[in-house]
Amino acid sequence: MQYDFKEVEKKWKNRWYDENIYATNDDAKGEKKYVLVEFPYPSGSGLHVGHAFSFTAGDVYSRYMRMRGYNVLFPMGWDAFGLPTENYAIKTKRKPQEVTKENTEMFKQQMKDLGFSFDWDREVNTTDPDYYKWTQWIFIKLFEKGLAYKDEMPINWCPSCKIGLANEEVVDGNCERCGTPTEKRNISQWIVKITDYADRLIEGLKDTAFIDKVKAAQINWIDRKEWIDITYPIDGSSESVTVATTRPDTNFGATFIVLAPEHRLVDLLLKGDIITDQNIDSIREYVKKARNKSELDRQKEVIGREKTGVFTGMYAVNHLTGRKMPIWITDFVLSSVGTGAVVGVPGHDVRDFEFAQQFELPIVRVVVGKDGDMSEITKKEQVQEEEGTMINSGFLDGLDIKEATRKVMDYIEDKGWGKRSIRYHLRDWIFSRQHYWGEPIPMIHCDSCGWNPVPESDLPIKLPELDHYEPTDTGESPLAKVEEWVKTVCPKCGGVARRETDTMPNWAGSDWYFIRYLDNGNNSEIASMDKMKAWLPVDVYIGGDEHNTLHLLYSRFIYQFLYDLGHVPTSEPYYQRISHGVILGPDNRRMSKSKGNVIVPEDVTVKVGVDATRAYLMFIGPFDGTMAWNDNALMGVKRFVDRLYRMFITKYPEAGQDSEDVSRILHKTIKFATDGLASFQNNTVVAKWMELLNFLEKQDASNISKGTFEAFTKMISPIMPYIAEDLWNFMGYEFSVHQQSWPEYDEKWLQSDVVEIPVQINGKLKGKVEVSTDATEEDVKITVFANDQLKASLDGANIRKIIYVKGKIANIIV
RNA sequence: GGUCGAGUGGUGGAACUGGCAGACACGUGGGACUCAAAAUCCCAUGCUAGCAAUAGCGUGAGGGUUCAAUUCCCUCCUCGACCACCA
Repeated sequence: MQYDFKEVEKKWKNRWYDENIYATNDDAKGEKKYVLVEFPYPSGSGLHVGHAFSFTAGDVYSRYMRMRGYNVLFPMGWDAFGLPTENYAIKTKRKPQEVTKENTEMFKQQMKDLGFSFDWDREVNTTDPDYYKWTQWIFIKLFEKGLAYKDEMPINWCPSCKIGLANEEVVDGNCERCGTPTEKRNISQWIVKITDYADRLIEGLKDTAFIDKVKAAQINWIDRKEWIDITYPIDGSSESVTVATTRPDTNFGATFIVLAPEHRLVDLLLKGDIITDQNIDSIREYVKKARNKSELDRQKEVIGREKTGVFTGMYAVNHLTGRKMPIWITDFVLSSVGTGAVVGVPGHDVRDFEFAQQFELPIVRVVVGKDGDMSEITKKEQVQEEEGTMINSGFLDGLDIKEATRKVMDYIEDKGWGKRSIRYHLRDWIFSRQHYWGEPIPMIHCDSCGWNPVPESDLPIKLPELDHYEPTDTGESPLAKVEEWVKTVCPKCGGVARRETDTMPNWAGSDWYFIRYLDNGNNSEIASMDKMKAWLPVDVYIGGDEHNTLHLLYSRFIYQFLYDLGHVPTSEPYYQRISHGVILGPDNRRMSKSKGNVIVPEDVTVKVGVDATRAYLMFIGPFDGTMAWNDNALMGVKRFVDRLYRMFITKYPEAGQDSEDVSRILHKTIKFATDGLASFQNNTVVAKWMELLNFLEKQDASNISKGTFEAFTKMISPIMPYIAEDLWNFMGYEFSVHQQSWPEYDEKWLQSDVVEIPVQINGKLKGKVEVSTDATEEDVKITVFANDQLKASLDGANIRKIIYVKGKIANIIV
């Protein structure tokens, strides 16, 4: 009898949801387990195989944990604001609200088809006004605590489309839509001060069990360093220049200073407030060209690119050496890093070296590496960050670089030439987007009172439904055109005022969604404290590496902020973070429509069934690996499902008593699955089930008990929910296998009285002997000599030593 | 350039805490069933030599520690992911 997956899937799918067997009760007994998978952006192209992969893993883990007696929360929702929907709506002249509704319904159906055991009663949608009311509320709290401010910041600007672009819309410095190189434009934007939490975000990692690479990614992204800002007088002027450096130990090797084109001194120079004997026009021309380059352009092909620059005619005096250092302007210095001015140490920095060579500036060596090599400096060997010894550096000579850094910092501060400061690579968070399809920023501007938040009682500030969503040619949000929406009254003085027309970035709604699952209908709080105390923190958070720095960091920041205000119960939102891998196309390249190598989950399930698809996804490789899709291997898993079904149908009716061999392999497999499913090693768990099936297929039905069939069915149910349910029903048990408890293994079947151990002679495998589990070395020796083959190998040899590792191996040294 | 990770058969990948390398699957070869094909089932399958028993070699390269190394240490090579003129 052939396994008809279509019939079986149809039979059980609706019953699971009709009877709502996956709903989570807050008060159910059992320890809580909050399992979270990153909620998707519901695009028009439907569920991607990557979604299917990571959601299946979360589903398997949740189902397994439920069977283990945990009260599991496994929710799902929609991160539905965003540009693709907006662009699609513009193109098709439809409402984003409508498109979103369609897409989420499609996603939901596809998820149900794949058998995911989400508790749909807790569904959230970031575009739902009842949801974004609280996203807006969080913003107001940030503003009230001084963590949101308005400032002019450069944005990416497409001169052809005449719109502002998000960073995500700029691909290799070009506009994603039309391919035109982007420019920068200064626009007043809301900024959120995430840097105030930089240290907390590093500290808090100690209270989590994130995998090491995630912790490392966050720490490196924040990148806390001690700098020193040194102020140099400018020769023959009352002006001075302040540089920022983390390596003042190399200051004796400083031979020039370079300024970012946006630097304050450059402006003074161009205005004529500083007089120079250099050609001011050539300076003006260089600065203009450099400033017009986009940020992305300036960061492209960084190392080895020809350095450009222009001399200002000014000199700064190095306190330590008295050397007059020429001040240059160059585009490789970024105004947003440090003070926008760098002291050039060409002996020990690759970029400074390239610059010095380009413009024939002196190169002085002040550090030797551990090999003591003093040959001519090349790019390769000139950076010593870990260890090195100072030379040509006066009072620092002979010191290690770390020690020298400390000493010279103290010295410079004592002399009043400079001051230490802590700086981060992490920047404040640009929170404004000049687009329609996002949460309106709930702020009101009044000419006399400035910026004030919308009163909480007025939340949510709903997105007005428009006929046109096109971004405007002024770089303003399309909302700016909706006069009747923009015009409002000042919450402070009651006078005429205008709403903020920018919307929030995508991250805003996804920062805190896991909180809303706990209490998605709550109208007076983000969620009730009781419910949060019952469920938080999230126990396991499954997501992609691309979110390790942005989403995960923003989310932790917002949560820590809410904790400080007493709105959430724990200091960290997520306990464990697991990275899922990537599934490549059959051609071993990343899936993309243009390459035509996209695998659509729906096509696969139609061909082989949901269970085979899920089992294949779990079998394809290690959970965090990069794996290529393989249709042949998929068919292998389908064969496994078919064989499993056939074995049950033919053998179960004749079931008898377990033979010892059957008991042994069954309990070993249960133990393996018990450990494997708990640690996301699903690929090896599926392999063990295959072994078990291969073994049972060869057994007479009378040697297999009904209990074994039952345990096998329960065991596979997390990965293969449909066939498990059907076999459960076939065996005459009551609905549903998914409400059964996990099978127990019996220790006694894991050990045996006798064990076959390999025998090595001088470390080389020569044979095997069977000994009792608690055999002594002497017993083993006797057994070995009773074995003809081994006896022959040892013939005439002088035994020097026998190493016997109990139950593992014997090694005879001759 | 930085950070993290990975190199194992023809392929994807197993191997607990140093203890039989290659589980499981794919692919390939052979066979059964069939008029034939598909499907299914059975056998073989790391490489080299040999009819065979067997022997030698084998986890990116080289060295080391150990009775024993895919696993630990040192040097080097290659690949991947993320980040990047961050001073």
